Amino acid sequence: MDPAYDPQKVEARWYSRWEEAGVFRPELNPDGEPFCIVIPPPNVTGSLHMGHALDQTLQDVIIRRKRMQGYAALWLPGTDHAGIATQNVVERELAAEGLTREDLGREAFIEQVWRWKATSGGRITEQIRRMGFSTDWSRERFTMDDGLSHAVRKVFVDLYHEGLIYRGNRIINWCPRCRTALSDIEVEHETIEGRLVTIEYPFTDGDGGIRVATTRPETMLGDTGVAVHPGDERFAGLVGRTVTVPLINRVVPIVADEAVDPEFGTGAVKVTPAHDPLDFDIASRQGLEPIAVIDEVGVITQAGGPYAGLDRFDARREVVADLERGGHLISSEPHTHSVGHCSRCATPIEPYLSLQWFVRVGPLVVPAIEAVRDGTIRFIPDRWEKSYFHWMENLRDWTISRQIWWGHRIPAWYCEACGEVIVSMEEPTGCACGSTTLRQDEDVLDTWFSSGLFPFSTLGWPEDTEDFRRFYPNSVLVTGFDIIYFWVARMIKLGIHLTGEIPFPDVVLHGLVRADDGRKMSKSLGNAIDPLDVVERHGADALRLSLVQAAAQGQDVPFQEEWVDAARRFGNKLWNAVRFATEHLEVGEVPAVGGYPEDPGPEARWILARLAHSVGRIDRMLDEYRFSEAYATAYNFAWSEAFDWYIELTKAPLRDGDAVEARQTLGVVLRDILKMFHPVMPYVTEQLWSHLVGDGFIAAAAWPAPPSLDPPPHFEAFQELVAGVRRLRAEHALAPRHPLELSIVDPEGVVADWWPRQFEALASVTPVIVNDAPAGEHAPIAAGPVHGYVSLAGVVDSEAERSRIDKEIAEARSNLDHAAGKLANEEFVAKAPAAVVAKERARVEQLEDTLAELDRRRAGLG
RNA sequence: GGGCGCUUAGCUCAGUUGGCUAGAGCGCUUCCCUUACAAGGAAGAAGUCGGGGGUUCGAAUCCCUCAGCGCCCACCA
Repeated sequence: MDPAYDPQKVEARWYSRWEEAGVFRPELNPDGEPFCIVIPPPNVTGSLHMGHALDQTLQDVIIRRKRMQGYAALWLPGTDHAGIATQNVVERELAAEGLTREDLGREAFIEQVWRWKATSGGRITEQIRRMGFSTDWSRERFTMDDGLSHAVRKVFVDLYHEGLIYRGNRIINWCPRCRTALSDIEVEHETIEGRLVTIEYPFTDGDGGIRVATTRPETMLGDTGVAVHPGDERFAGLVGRTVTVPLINRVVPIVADEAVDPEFGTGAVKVTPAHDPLDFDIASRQGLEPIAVIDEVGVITQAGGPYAGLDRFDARREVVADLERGGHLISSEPHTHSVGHCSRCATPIEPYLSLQWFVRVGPLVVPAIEAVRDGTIRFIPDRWEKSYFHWMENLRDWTISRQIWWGHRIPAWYCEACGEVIVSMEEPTGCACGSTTLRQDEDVLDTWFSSGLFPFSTLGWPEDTEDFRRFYPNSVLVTGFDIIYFWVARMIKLGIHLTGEIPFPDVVLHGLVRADDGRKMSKSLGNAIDPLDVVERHGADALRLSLVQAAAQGQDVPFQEEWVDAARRFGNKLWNAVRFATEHLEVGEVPAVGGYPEDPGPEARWILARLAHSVGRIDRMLDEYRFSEAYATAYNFAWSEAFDWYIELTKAPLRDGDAVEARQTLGVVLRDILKMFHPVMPYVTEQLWSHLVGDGFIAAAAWPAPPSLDPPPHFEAFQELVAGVRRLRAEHALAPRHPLELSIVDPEGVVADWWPRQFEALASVTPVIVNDAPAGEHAPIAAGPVHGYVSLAGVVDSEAERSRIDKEIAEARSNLDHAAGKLANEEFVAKAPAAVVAKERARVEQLEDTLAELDRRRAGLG
């Protein structure tokens, strides 16, 4: 073995071997209980970012452990076609050649996107491999695959026939740059400093007028009414009269509608049915006609009269200027309000009246809420359930049609002759009216429509496949909280409705990775760190461990490269621990499972008891998805107990040649440490497994199951004595091996009988068992029931020793006061649990003992 | 306008049914190149757990309140 751990060298060699051996396939454990995670599919356009690295590391930790526990574990990988995002990327490439997608035409453009996907789309899957993620590539899926496309089409057709998908003319969110409709959640609201403009619309039949307030004065070009609240006395006599909309001189009625808030602005609202959802509702109740004055690219239409051809924001300025010139502008005041922006390109959204397809969500929502409410599905951490409920309860119908080309084309055909709408799986040959002139809907579906089917469409649904039967419902979903509404909620709604079962019982939600400036890591902010760069510097194992350590349940994860560096050093520590072991053990000597000593002596018993305790804790925590706590436990066990103490304890026996038990124990303990770290650090543990065990893959080995043992009594006393001697040397500036004499009073015979030579090995002292405190100057080292005394004759500056003891006395006294105070409190004794009281009593006893000893020594020093 | 999260060592953060003598990594101080590891070892300094109030035998942990920071949702035109 190399003396130093080289992540790059180690990580180059295992992935293809795992893959070739079929380790990542559930068939590895054919008789195991199924366990399945479906990956949140990254965009084909994308490259791996820190958020993926975190998300997928957590999934790999889960799946690798389950695999080791004998489950038929499947982690199904896939990618998402990401309609708008991907189309934008390819369009940008075309633009560089001076071309638009229209220049190519639909078919050629789509071919171009597929070509692009074939060459660039594989990058993300390569990166997933580099990270060591154990996905089953034989089952890889893409949302535009034949199978998944078939599922999408079937769902559309079925929901249409159930009346849950419909087509309608409504106000939707429109991005004038992407030139497509968007759903409500694809709109990001941003608080903007705008202006609230008050305009007076003169009465048609007399003097004066009615004042309306608006933040979007340009929309007045499309006004077809003015509305007031029916109960608003200020306007009581005005309802039914007409006003003339300035600039375009349209005569429109004043109507009364409940939707108007009398408190806002002037209490009267201009009604622009074609460009505002609220106005659209009012208009449909009041019989007002919509007039579209802004077109699909955000330019004023012919209906906008003299403003036709102007961009919407230029038109706003012109309209206000003209209103002012005409004396119609009453005021213009600063006004902060929130404005929707396209989540893909940040262009301000235009509410736009158009014919779109919608999913009627009402009937889907009810069971989806119920499943979470009754605990069939649980969110971890559960605080997200509340916002899930709130969001679901206020959902509006989902706009699913997109006016782009890259995606699942809507399976609807329109008869040119009679206008009949035909929705079907296969392209219809003709219409019932006899015509064969059919035209397919031009639109494609929202990308999230297909991702919403991912937990089952990837397993072969709607066919009744073996995978679907085995792995649906999935076992757990792991994803970021930012995607609950986009994805999680839709999988739940669609999953329950279409399959009759919940898609997964557990939803584990982690936070966002934040950069060291505390902000969300993102390309656009320029603070993103490429995980692959970090992997190059420190290795995938180190990055993975550092992310797991930092990912406290559901909290955001601050990324700091020092953590990765520390994780890499842990890898080095593991490396060298195994290297030490292999200097004493033969390959083949350490079995892949079991092999624990039958009736271990004290050292072995101690570390095995600690091992069993740690594995138990880790299991409990991982079962509860408390990744960072589980691996803090594993890390501390490995480093602070196994390496710092146990390896040191094996050195004397190994050297002295009576090492049967030490060899055996060292082997199984290190083997189990490798196993517990394998889910997080797959590469280095696999490499070290090959050196230590050399039998099969650790990736396919059984999860640790050490026997539960009682720890030997008073091991802590031994540790304290060793530490005490070391401290004494340090504080008196003595060399680490400066000879000292340690006398031990050990009435129960629990320490010194076991480890005389270990004191020599770990503390460089030779202990002498005595019955009473020795005479002469010595330093007391109290350790519970055992007392140690280090002779100070001629070696120690008694002044320094006095101050050391004074310090210890002060500390002991303060602790004693605190504990004694508790016990003096009758209510504490009466009400606290017996175990807590007993613990406190023992503590007081020990402290009194210690203090008496310290006092005696202090007096002895003069 | 609603809802949520955060505030703990110099820095970044852990700390699930209240029992903590409050932890980790990095940084800092002292000593040590001891044949697994100097990417290391040993020892150490360092915190009124944001402020105030309350519940309790006992609060970093539960309740109220104030302050600062951050996030999500929302058709007040």
